[in-house]
Amino acid sequence: MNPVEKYLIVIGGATASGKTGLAIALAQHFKTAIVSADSRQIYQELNVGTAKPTDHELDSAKHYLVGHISIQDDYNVGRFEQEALAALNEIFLKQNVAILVGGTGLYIRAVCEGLDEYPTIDPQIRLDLEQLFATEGIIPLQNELKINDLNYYEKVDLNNPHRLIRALEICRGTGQPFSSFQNKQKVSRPFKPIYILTDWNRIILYERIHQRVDRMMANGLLQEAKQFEPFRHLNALQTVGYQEFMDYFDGACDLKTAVEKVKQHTRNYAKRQETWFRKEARWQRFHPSKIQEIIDFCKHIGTWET
RNA sequence: GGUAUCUUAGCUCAGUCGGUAGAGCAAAGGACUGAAAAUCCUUGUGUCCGCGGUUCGAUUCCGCGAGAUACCA
Repeated sequence: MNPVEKYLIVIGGATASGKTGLAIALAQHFKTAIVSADSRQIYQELNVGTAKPTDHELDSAKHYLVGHISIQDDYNVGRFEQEALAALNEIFLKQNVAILVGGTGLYIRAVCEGLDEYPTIDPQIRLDLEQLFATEGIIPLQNELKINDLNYYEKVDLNNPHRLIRALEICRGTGQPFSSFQNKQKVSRPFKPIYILTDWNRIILYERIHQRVDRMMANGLLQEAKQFEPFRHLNALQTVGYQEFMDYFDGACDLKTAVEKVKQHTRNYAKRQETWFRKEARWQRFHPSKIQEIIDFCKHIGTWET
């Protein structure tokens, strides 16, 4: 007898598009658990500004990878991939279907398709590269990459310091070209993904964003941001909804301007998310209120027993 | 009411010694395999406030009108 097929319902979509509520509704219907794929809701200390699920929502369905990391910890996609797969293994021990929900396209891709494997690199190497970039600019990074990985040099955004530093830390740390680690064998996953995208008209989505930011302010976003002023340089705080208030605390702008900036940057972020999901043809678009349609669609694709 | 200055891209403004114009921001589109709510790339025709005048030619000079700001009454 064949092992029962496992399915992963993947819910993607822009920020403020109703993913959380949809995920909980589906989790309750299928009596299963949720794994979050959100690069900011992983942080324990960040609440209001990341629209983290409320305690009530967290009680409504079992959640994995929400608030399990401190803003002081180092975190990255590789670690997320491992943790998410471990969580899914645990869920699939008892269930035939699980839910992955989040707006971080890269994280979703890591779980469903896997990333190439790279060796662990001494963190000092990245610090050195950041120092080099800070003092001498991007040209030395470009030159070093040209010498060590011409292949990647020819296709990477040469003005993008993050990309160059990542590639160079691999080159320096391993003595081999960054691109030599890429495009290894496709991984196989012990589940089939069902891709659901929360779909909104852009104008309406922007309006929802504005309302949600106003609600965040009413719920104490300013006070939350104030707490993190000493930690403003941490990666976890390079987040829409926090950085904008640092200017306000510095006296560089008034509060109204800071809130407008939060709205604007959230819109920009939503647009980038849409760009990411748009190019992936596999997503089935639904209005998130059409729960029954979505359930029917999942059941049509999957043939599991609940 | 008087005087002065201003009126150019969605916004803030630059500029054309008269040959129909350009930055920043916004916006839109895109890239993105360990920082990803990050990071990076591309895209600017707009009655140059309106109407007349001078001129081969006016957004640019002149006159009138409208609006804005400041000061004086």
